[in-house]
Amino acid sequence: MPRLSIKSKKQVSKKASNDSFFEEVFNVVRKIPDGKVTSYGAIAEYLGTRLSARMVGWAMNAAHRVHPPVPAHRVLNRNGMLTGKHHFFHPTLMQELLENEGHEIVDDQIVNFEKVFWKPK
DNA sequence: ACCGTGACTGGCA
DNA sequence: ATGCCAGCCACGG
Repeated sequence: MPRLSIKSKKQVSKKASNDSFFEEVFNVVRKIPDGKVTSYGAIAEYLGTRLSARMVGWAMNAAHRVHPPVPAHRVLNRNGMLTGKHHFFHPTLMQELLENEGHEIVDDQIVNFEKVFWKPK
């Protein structure tokens, strides 16, 4: 049978450890100050898994369905590029959100990345 | 259980 | 500068 419309209730099927990792990622992203951005690697490093920035991206993949909301648009790659734009409702939404927070984006890359970079600590 | 994939990153050719 | 490769680890088929 086809999967029912929306996943009714699935949250106890994951291990606590996994949830902790995702939760920590979300928690850090939610701490990003308004008008600031960070990178997947910075978050991974903060969590102690510097070489696992991919897991941060994986967590972001599920960020849209968690509560409270996670400002995933403030997470860019190491170059300040909006690599995750295609995972938003609209490919331009990520850029619009950043511009709305005072940033300037040129060719999918944020301007003055170093000056608006925020590192968790 | 194995394999491919991914919103990444650093290193080396 | 550009591009490929390996390491990371969770998930779906």
